Amino acid sequence: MPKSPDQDLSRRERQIMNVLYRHGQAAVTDIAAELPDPPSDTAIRTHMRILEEKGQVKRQRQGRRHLYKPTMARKRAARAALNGVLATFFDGSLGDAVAAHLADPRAAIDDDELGRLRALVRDAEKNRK
Amino acid sequence: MPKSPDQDLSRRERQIMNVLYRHGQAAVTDIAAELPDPPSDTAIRTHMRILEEKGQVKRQRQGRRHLYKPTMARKRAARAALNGVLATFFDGSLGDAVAAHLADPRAAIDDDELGRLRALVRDAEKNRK
DNA sequence: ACTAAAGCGCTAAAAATTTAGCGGTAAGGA
DNA sequence: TCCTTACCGCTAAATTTTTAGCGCTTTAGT
Repeated sequence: MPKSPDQDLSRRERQIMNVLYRHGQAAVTDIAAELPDPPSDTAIRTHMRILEEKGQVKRQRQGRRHLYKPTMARKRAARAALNGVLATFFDGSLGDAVAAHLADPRAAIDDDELGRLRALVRDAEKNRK
Repeated sequence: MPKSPDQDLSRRERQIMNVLYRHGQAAVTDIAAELPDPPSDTAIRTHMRILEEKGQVKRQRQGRRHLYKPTMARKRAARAALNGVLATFFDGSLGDAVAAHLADPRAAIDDDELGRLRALVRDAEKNRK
């Protein structure tokens, strides 16, 4: 069980990885467009090289440019990130997190989403027995 | 609506804030015990001073030492953190996140937790109508 | 009252992060 | 073909982060 690689990334590196996880993959220009206070493309390229050395991203030529994508599968990174937030802010409890989210008016949960949650819980209970 | 202050923190600073959110409050020694590759207490004190200048923490004397706690309420920080993870890894969908968590064998959801989830969904549906 | 131990802030050095300049290469249009 | 444009990596400078040394203050025990 590998530790959360989160700890090994600097602030900018994490920002970049988040862009990659949101988009699946991206070129340097795309990344620049998503970063807060975006630095020069050249600067980002340096980060990409380092992230590649760290084994965090892999690159692929597409035409005359390079597309980058995370090495770790999104699902796995997602579970790690979620577990981290749960541990830090919700005492490890999914229920606490769901409660907080449902109670947040800005979350704007619609009926479909709610129905889906109910189905998820039902199925989980079924599999339990 | 203030931006996620997350972006303004360095790696160590975030590690420290996470300890404070997990514990509610902590002294320098407590923090050191929780950090990966802990530096000297002195080094941590420097971080605390900077975090205080940034308005991230407030301090309070207790006996002969200082206790630090986050300025932003845990609930609010929690919502921001959760929303961030949802946006980056779950397309903003709470359902996706819950599904992933329930499907993770390592999550070890027990019957109580599941029952609680069901109650949460039911109440949310009730309030909806 | 005296001493030892624990905790503190100031200060500055060391290390890592972050940034961009420069020159080169390949592609596409005139 | 020639020129312009878009991208790239190498390299090194600027800035931020991270760390700890040092001397002072307070507390608690003897």
